[in-house]
Amino acid sequence: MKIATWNVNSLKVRLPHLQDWLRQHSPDIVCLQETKLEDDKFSAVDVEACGYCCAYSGQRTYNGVAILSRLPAADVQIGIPEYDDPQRRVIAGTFSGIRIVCVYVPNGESVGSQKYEYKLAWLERLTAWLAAEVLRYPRLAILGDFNIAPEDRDVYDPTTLAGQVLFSEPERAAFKRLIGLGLVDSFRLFDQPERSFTWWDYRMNMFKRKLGLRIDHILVTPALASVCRTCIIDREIRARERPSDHAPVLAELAI
DNA sequence: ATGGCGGCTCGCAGCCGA
Repeated sequence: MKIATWNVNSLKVRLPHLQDWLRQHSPDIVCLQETKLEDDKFSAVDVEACGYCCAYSGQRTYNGVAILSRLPAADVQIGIPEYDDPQRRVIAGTFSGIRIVCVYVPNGESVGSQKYEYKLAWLERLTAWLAAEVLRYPRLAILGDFNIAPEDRDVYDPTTLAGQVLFSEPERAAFKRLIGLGLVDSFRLFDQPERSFTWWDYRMNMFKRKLGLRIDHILVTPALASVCRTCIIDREIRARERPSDHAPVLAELAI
């Protein structure tokens, strides 16, 4: 089973890229973020034409998440239970007995801003909810744009970026608490090239200069980690014309 | 020190992303 996550930064604009990518990789599950589409505008027909079912929770302009899958989802959950968040950032479903949680963590704007406080509060709610979910679903994967680079090797320059949003201590501590639930960063199960990133700023030619951050992740429970065979970042689609600023992350489970 | 790109909007400039 191949599972993937990709922040498409507008599904409307990126639909051709997505269709190509689905045909190229034939993943079983794809978690999308920043679809930026209200539910009645979701391109369900185009996705179904590629052979995928979809579950989605969107809004216009900002945010929006979706799960595409070969088989239909069971027990779809939208949002974090008992957390009244108007922003569409979470969708979950069960596929062949595997619980898939798709997240778009708030970006946090800058350290100390209101959006930063919202990000930290949001992460606390996510972690509290997932603490129960990992017990309920031994085979669970959480995929998405976490907007956090966990370690020095996940950023192009840990000195310059120290204390900055996406890499600040409180954000990294929040990520560690999430990992502390017993989750495994599937990317680090394997040897990886140095300077492996998933996001590059559109500005300043950051992609061509290979200056990015690894902020999109696939975290899995130990039961799934033990059957995880590969985890890679697909930079190829980021190099195309009119790309998303994020690259997809793809993991293969021997299931 | 600032903004730099790209996507969005009852657009034509300003917000937001990360």
